Amino acid sequence: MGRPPCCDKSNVKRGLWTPEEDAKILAYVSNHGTGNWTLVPKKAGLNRCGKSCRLRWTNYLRPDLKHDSFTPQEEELIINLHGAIGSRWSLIAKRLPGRTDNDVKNYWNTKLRKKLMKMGIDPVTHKPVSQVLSDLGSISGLPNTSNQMTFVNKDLMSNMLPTKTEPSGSNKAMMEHTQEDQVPSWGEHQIPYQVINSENVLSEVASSTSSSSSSNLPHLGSPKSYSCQTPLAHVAPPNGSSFDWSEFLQSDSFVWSLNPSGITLQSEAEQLSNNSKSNGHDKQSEGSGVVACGTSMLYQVNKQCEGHSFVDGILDRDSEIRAAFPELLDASFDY
DNA sequence: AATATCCGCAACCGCTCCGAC
DNA sequence: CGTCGGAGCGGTTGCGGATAT
Repeated sequence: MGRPPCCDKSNVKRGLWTPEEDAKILAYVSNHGTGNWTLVPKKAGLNRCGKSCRLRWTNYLRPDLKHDSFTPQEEELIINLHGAIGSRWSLIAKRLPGRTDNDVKNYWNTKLRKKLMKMGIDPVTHKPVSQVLSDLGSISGLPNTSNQMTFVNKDLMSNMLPTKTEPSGSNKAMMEHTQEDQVPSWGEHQIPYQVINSENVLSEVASSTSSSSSSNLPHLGSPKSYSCQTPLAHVAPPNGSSFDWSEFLQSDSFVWSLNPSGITLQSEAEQLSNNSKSNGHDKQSEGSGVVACGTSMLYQVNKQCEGHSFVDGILDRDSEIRAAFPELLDASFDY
């Protein structure tokens, strides 16, 4: 049989930690280190679950943690990483010394997500809202139209819906646009985006990663996932078959690209290769793990490039889409 | 001044993976 | 082989302070 329960959950204290409890944890860890957390409450004289002690230590008491506000550099890095790998907060936090996954997650949910939405960028896909809407329209031929609603994430939907504080006419129009019987047809102006099967791309990443577990992959089958176009980036393994997310993210060897299918990570070698052959032709999928791009316009947004941030790249692209298809993407979205 | 609402953050919940039993 | 705990993770909740009405 298995082990006995670690604690009696009905008899342990829950809720906010007191300074006295914090002091006991700190004293215990300084003397014994972080070993078996189930023993910590008993040895430290705390009426808490070991798991709760571990969380308190890792998220708050660890001496290497920063408790000041996020810097603009950290903010940009979070946005970039979230665009590439989604809500893998622990991986993102590893790129931010002194920050925990909980810190990053809270900062994203309370600040960055809203900031992106105000800028007209869908915080899940990291695409301009206008492009997400065009994607929504371009799949209007799907048999089950009710499924189309799953393509619009809840943030975007809530942003579209008229609210008490933002009863704008455009919001109302956008909401009407999402009604299933009003999904527009783009006709001859179908934006030439090539839909990439995210499951295939990410499966390639997974299959090339011997150490990765399934928990490191996006939950594509979950209700909040997108069933066709990926909410995540289309990721190309930088160096062939051997690839590890953690090592990759902790290196500075990747370059961000924004293309009309989303955000792409490319190795510098691939970027150079693509630049050498970028003569206005589409980039189709070239071998395993290489990301397809269905247009001649490829935006290379180097994260170290001065004066042209990741967000600027998205906004530039949005402006071009609006300029190219004014009748489709004007402010009213009136079909 | 009182109440309602918003917001940020700490903590909890529930899940998965892995290894111990 | 099945059950369970430890550890880690992402999602969600609830509290308390700030702000608006």
